[in-house]
Amino acid sequence: MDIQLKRGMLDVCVLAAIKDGESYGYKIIKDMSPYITLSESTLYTILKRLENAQMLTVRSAEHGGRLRKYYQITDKGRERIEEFKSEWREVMVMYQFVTKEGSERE
Amino acid sequence: MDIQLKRGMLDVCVLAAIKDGESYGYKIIKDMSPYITLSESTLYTILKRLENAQMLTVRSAEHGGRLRKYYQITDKGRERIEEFKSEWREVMVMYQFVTKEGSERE
DNA sequence: CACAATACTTCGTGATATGATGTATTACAT
DNA sequence: ATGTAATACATCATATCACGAAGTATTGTG
Repeated sequence: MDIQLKRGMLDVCVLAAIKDGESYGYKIIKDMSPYITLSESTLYTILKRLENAQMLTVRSAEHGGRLRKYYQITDKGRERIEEFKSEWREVMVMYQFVTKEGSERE
Repeated sequence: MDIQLKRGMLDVCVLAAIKDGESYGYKIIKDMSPYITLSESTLYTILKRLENAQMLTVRSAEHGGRLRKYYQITDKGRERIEEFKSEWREVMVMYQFVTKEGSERE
């Protein structure tokens, strides 16, 4: 799908992917893949951005000899999801503007 | 609203604004303003982009001593709107991913 | 005469999705 | 044992794009 259309949704999708319990990069991609495809480079960029914005916290833990980074959503991250839901109303206004039939000539 | 969320919709909104008859820059902004706010610089950038993509054509005409550029949608532009509508299904999948309640723990 | 409204243009900036590429380990098939 | 896929994370360069700022020029209007 169109890259531009995904923008603004990806961050929130990642937050949504960890909102029911901590997860790690690779698993997030797998969990999301039936719904949203995003590359690894994109995901780790987003995770870094969300960390800087304090919407999630990270802890490193050993797992099977390998080091994994587990991400937990913060209150600020949950607020972001709620904010997104309000903004969605405006998105729908735009969508309706596009799809509405021009019944009469202006 | 969040800039990123608008991306991918603005182009189609502009196409939608001229789909029922030709219009010009200033009028497009006024027509859209109740639904979508976008600055002049953004609009003219978009119009140029859509022209390059052959989704609209332009004709210059004098109007009250001033030169106006009138934009008409092309078949390709209408196709773009239809394409957007199909892509919207994927957008809704993303939206539902964000808003769905985590009823059970994974 | 000053100022708002109309109408279009150009430039620089910041945000950001992605491919390419790299590192390192584990699991599995040949 | 050897190669290959899967797991897991990171960095860099690139292209796209919305926007503010600033500019040009004309037509009303107080």
